[in-house]
Amino acid sequence: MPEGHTIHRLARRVRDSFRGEHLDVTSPQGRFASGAALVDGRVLRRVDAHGKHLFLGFDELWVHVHLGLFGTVTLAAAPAPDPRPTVRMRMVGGSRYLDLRGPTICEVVTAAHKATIHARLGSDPLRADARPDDAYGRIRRRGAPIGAVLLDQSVVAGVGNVYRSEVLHRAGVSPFLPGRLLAEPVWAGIWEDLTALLRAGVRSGRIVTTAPEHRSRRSGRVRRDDALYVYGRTGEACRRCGARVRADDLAARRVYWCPTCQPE
DNA sequence: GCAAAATGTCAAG
DNA sequence: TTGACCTTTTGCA
Repeated sequence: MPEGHTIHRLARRVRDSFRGEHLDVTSPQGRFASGAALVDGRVLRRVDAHGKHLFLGFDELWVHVHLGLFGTVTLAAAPAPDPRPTVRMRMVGGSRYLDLRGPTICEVVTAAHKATIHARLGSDPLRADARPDDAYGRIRRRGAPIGAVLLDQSVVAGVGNVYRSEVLHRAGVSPFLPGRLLAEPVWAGIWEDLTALLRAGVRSGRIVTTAPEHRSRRSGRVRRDDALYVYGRTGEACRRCGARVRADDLAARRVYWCPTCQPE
């Protein structure tokens, strides 16, 4: 279940598994049959990720994937088992296979089309070309609350519903603070924190935002119910101050926050 | 057996 | 702001 860290981690795994190989590409489900035929048998040359978008480069053609809310990828050792009927795309290389199920987007695009996708995406903290000052400009010009702007992929690419609540809690900033009132040094801190959290997510494959002193057990593998400060914890005690965690709708999603640590 | 929810996004009204 | 779409898992009859 994907925010930006999932996609960048996936990009790395796909690169390690398949780059330079001829791939057999099919669509057991059928909905990607014509796209699969365009790249079937070609060599995977490059893999690119921007926010929650993944691009697999076969010379001049790219397979563009967006997992949406439900998409999943299985990437494992060959031989591949009989595919489930919902497998939109299967790629098989020399030693590994990949199954993609439930994506919002799976399509073949040209390099020019790929460029237009990048153009409408904002700065991705996991990319070398990230521009935190550009993101800040957009935040300041926007009347919307910071908790809504953080989910806008044309401002910051890769942040999803978990990271938005968690990073704002860590910064002590209310999700309802209007973007134009967010001070520059505060934004700089949020950006830096977001970058570190996303990188940790790429490394571990999960979202962990709590400091050791805010967990029930301070060493060993972080337990699932210890990993987050506020996300999904409505009515439970804030890990930092003990106040009850609140949930509200913001930008059509639930946002979780602590009224004491993040005063309005 | 079915409804609801889940780390997402877009288009219609 | 709402509904539609993609799929799996969980919880309740």
